[in-house]
Amino acid sequence: MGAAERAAKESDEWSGVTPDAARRLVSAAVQAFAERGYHATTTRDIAGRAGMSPAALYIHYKTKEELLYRISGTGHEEALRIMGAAAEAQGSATDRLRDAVRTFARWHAEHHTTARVIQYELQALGAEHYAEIAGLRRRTDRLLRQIIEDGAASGEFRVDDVPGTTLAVLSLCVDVARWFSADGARTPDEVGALYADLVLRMVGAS
Amino acid sequence: MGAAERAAKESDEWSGVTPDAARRLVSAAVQAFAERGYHATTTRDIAGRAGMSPAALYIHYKTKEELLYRISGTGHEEALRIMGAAAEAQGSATDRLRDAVRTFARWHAEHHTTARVIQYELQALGAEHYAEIAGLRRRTDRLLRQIIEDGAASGEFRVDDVPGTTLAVLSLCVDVARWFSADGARTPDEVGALYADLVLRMVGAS
DNA sequence: CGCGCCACTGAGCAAGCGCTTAGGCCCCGA
DNA sequence: TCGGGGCCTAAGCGCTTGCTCAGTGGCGCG
Repeated sequence: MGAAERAAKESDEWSGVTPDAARRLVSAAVQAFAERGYHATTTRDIAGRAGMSPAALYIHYKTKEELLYRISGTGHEEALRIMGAAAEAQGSATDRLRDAVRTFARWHAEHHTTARVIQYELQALGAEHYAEIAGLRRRTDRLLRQIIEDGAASGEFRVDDVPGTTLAVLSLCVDVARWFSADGARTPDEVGALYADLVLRMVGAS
Repeated sequence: MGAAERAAKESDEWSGVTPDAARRLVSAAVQAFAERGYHATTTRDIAGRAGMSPAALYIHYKTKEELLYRISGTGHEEALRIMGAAAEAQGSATDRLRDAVRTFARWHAEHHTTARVIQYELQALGAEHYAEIAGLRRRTDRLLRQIIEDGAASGEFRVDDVPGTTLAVLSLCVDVARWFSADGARTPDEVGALYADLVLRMVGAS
């Protein structure tokens, strides 16, 4: 996949953002932040990738940090939505956990560029913005823990340490964003399937 | 643990570095890189933490990047050593895998400050330095994969995808550095024990 | 047609960056 | 006693950074 296609895919992901120039800017920022990290990315670089002068950035966003905040917010809301959909579905704890891990891990592979930014650049956010995002993450964590608790209570799972296992499962899925490469051997679907299988074993589901 | 104690513990970790000023500088750099990230850390900040003027840094290290390179090199060599000790021990694949995961995860918890730097700031290294470190990581990966392959071959483990499972186990252990906090509920020993248990389940060891 | 609006640019500012340089202190061997 | 090298500082250089501002082109509306 070339740079142009990558940019196009990235742009689709942010189709809700208007006007067009603002969307091109978030999309460019996500790519730049993921490649070099927030602090190593310059506003000139972001504007350049979006095909504009550095000054144009400030018509759509107040600061560079606001860009990161918007990206983090949208990304974590999406992650929470995915986890919520699996958690609130009908079915056994085993079914719900399989679905949760499969979709959550797959999302982190498919959108690994965005995921890398929202999971590994959080520290660059301002204090209040960070606190807000931390709230979203806590809600995601609670949803997953509830599934595991349900399975433990019903006897479907054998887990000694529910919070610890929850943490490990979440950590496993999130870290997909760090190592996943679109050029690698695995597709996002395959990662989701593998991880769902591994996690069901971790909780002792038969 | 206060800042002073943290600094003291950090300093012990680098006791092999001489002279004293050079050691204080690596130690200060590790703390600063872990807290803010490589690019957000200034040479003035590092020198300040080590109790010297900014110019003193350049007597002991040619550039700021050399500091990161030294930290990454030492850290990854230590990680490789730990994995090697477990891999080359006598005993069943189950015993070796348990030991490998326990010590590897525990190290990432105990030295989470250093580990965070060496695992999440790699992209800031220059190209040749990065390639050198990548070699160390590949050797660590191979050692772990060999244990899992041995267990699969002997029938101790049931694994469908050896490279995928290896990747997941390594990812799980490494990510400890991201979430572990010394003020948190878990000790490094507890993390090691929990993770060893979870991983043995992942590979289907009875 | 002409007027106001607004996305956008070129030029540039103040601050902070990594790093250098000139010079001083102090210890050690002769 | 004194010269020299190792370790350190104060000052600052050249550059880049995030961000600003006056001005411009073009589009919609009366």
